[in-house]
Amino acid sequence: MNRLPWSEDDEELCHGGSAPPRKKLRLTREQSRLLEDSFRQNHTLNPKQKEALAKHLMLRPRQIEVWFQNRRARSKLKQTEMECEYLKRWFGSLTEQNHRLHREVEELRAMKVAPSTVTSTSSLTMCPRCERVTTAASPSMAASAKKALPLKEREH
DNA sequence: GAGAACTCATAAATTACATCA
DNA sequence: TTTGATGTAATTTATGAGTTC
Repeated sequence: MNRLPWSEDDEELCHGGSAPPRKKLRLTREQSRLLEDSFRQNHTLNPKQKEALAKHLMLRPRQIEVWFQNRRARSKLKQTEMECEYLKRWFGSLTEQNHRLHREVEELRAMKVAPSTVTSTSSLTMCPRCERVTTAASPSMAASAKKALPLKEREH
């Protein structure tokens, strides 16, 4: 299978001399697959599990431990990247929404300046919860705002 | 009970090697 | 063949929790 060319005992023998060059093991596909399976079940191992896995994969327990440490780090990094992407998209949609609202404010101001063009009251609706008056002409905005917010913040 | 000293486990940061385009 | 980029195994360092005295 796939073991380091020297054992821990070898390293002890080397004391006094120069340390052996750090050799890097490449895990086989099968070893990686089993480690991934194990990681999916549990992100940490107890000593017994570690020992068993090491025996099964013909690796040292320390190598299993290191693999799990690195795997947790990779997993966390990926999670952070995903969250970052999500926040970027959210920020983008909020910016877009903000622009639309600014435009609408400008339109409403323009209407105020020219009262003859004011929307008839029948086209205005009032939100029963926040008691704000909105035009019925902009339901899409409400929908897009809803889309942009995460679930727990959609509560109006 | 409070706290210093120690051990152990884990995360985070870094290094170094293998592989590939 | 060389080289730079990339992935990742391995090492080092920092930190927190638990235990003992």
